[in-house]
Amino acid sequence: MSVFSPVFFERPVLLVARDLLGAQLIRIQNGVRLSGTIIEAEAYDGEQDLACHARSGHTPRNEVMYGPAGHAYIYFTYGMHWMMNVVTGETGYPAAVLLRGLLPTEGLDIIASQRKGQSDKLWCNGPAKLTRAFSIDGLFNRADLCDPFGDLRLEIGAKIPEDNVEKTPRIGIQNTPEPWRSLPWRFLVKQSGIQRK
DNA sequence: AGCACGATTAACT
DNA sequence: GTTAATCGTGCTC
Repeated sequence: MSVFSPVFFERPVLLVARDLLGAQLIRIQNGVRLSGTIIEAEAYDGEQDLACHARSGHTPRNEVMYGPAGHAYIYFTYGMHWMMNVVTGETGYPAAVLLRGLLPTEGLDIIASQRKGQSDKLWCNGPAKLTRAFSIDGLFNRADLCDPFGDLRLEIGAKIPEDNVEKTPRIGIQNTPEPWRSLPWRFLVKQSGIQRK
């Protein structure tokens, strides 16, 4: 498969989040190719979105969100977890897609070893689980996900028809005020065979 | 300088 | 259902 053009990511974050369903996340780890199909993603849209890390303006942590689309925004939270996002929209406008769920397709033995003791259904069904399974951390912050030779990149995958896309409010933002807390900005592939929780 | 909390997970009652 | 783990970030004093 081939990587996306940056133009794909320069569109509004809601469109990119929906269209990333079915795409492939690729991680080359010690020369081994790991991959998975994106089956869950959330949109975070600008400084006015009070659930978005850009809600308090430009800071050192969220700086990459203001940069060019198609790059990785990876941050550390809860003292132990890494989360991976894809920067979208025009340069200067802070928006990103949080990757929340994958269906692993290549490198299953390596993924299993990095998710020790867990059933295959639980390998990548959470934002911090998939970064652990794919060995993704802050070193990949700012990585160009459109680089066909990058060790972390996105590749075009199956198109998911509209009737197979589920939309719900975003997860883990219970302290965010309305209307943002309830906006249906979480996108999932129905019948992916992966349990949600 | 201090503090509350976080786009979570796994283990435990 | 509840809670510990564990620390960077942003806000208040």
